[in-house]
Amino acid sequence: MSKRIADLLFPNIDKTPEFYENKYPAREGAGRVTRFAPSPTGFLHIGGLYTSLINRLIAKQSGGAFYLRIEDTDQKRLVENGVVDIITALKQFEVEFDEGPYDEVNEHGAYAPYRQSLRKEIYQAYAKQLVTDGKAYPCFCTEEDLQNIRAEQEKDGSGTLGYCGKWARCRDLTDEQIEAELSAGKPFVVRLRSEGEAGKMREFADGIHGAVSMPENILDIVITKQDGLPTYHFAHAIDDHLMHSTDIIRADEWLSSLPIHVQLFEMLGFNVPNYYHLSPIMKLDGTSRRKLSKRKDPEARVSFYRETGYPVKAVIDYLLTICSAKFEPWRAENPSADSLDFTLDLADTGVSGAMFDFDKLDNIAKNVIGAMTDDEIFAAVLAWATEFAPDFAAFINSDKDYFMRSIPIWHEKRLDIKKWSEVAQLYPYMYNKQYDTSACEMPERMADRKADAKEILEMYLASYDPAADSDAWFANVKSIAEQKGYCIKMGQYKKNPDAFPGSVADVSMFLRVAITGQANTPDLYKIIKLIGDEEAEKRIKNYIEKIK
RNA sequence: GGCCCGAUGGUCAAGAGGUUAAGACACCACCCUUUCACGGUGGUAUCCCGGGUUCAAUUCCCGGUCGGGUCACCA
Repeated sequence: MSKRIADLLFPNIDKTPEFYENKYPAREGAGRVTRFAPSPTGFLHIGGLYTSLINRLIAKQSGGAFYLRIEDTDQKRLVENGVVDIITALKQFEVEFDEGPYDEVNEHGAYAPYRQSLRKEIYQAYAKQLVTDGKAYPCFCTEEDLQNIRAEQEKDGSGTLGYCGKWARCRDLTDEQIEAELSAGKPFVVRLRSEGEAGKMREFADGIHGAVSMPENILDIVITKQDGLPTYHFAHAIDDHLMHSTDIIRADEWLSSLPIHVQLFEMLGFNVPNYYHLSPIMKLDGTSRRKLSKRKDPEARVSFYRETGYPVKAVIDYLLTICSAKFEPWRAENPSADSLDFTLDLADTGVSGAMFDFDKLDNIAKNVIGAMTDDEIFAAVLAWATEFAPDFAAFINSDKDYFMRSIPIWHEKRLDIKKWSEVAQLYPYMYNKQYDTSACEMPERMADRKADAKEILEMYLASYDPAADSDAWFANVKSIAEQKGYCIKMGQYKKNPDAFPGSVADVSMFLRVAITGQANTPDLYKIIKLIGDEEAEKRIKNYIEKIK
């Protein structure tokens, strides 16, 4: 192989690897350099958020750098606005970059460009050098050729599969043959001339799995595709070298290509970075577990959490909880600390792939919301509703004071809400001023006491004192109970329920259902004071009507 | 199928050659209580299977089973 062939293959490439080595010098400082490198193929997956969060954490806690690199070498899969979608989604979850694209065209950072489609000449300069050095060669095999090779290999039964050894037909083409193919205008890919030895095992270091023993790569993998763009493997080696990534933290699915990547780094003369392969987030599907699927599982999309209104902090905390068992105790000791201040040791990361657990997320979310102030909640609910529930937003805006006053009713000393979509849904009697309770049924145990219900509600209306405070109000409820012969001491009632026609709890329940339409609510007195005496009275009257 | 990774309650998991095998979520009971929620107390439930090493194995080793990943000119 020769310089001449290399020139023929890449006639327009005049830069050498040395040029780029000089252009992109090593970074200052000893911090760790990490990156998130997604393909802009649509929405952000929860696993992508997970990975980026961890990368961000590692860079930040070491005083290093974290950058975004767009892997857009597959022209077929590109999606319009794919880059902006990713950046926006990440930003919504507080993942920000030190370097990388801002939007579809602009970017910042000393190692630009950060879009692989813009780095074509860089990859080609290295590919050209590899060809010159005899470490790579052009391959003219068609898809059909490849299929035939595969078919023969399967028949042959030797167990080898793929473009390698004697099957690699273009590996030993002479310069003359190559020139002939080229002048015939045949398209080509460039393949690495693998130096791996068949069957030879080797240990590869992984910061999460430890030493992983795998066979050396013997495949002559494609490094440059027919369209001149690099494959993932090649771009990874070139970019992470030139951008000086120190730690490659990525999804588990890459573990099996580690031999290829290490080989690439070594043949290119690069230092091999530290690798960490993160376990995927799983889903329990019936009795089997599988990876969260974009198509089947709404929770796979990061946008799902915003739409349903989980607080961003809850999602972040949940992801970190999955990531390291040390996070929860840390959070317990530092309840209000920024999640990014957690010091993560990748060695503590689980190796088996956590099942996504909504119960746990909900629990974290409840506590996050519980710790918020009423003002913060007001802002968060309004922001959520404005984007995802315009009717509810209009309601809030129509009477901000009313909504503000309602928050402590369900927030004070309570953990009722896990996500903002539950607010209007859980308390229709507060947030729907035309709410009609008359169709709502009493709990089953009280359903046959219609006469009592009617009478009690009428007694209540007759004795209602708008000026009464909470205690006086409840004293009145008790007195109604007493007049009806209902037990007013719950302890006593529970010991001997058959001795009474009912209890104060039942009286309260008649009122609760008449006023709210529900059997379970926060403090009734507060609700009445929020919706107003008149509204409460109106609902009770309607309810009495219905009882007939 | 080849190669790789993994397996501790329902879920997330700590853990060490000898432990009453942590903790969190969920669940259940009780207390508190006008419902629910909150809070409190207590509870049910786990080391995948078979060999080997050892005085001793859930822990180390080897098999198996099961689950996951990967075998592209996709990333």
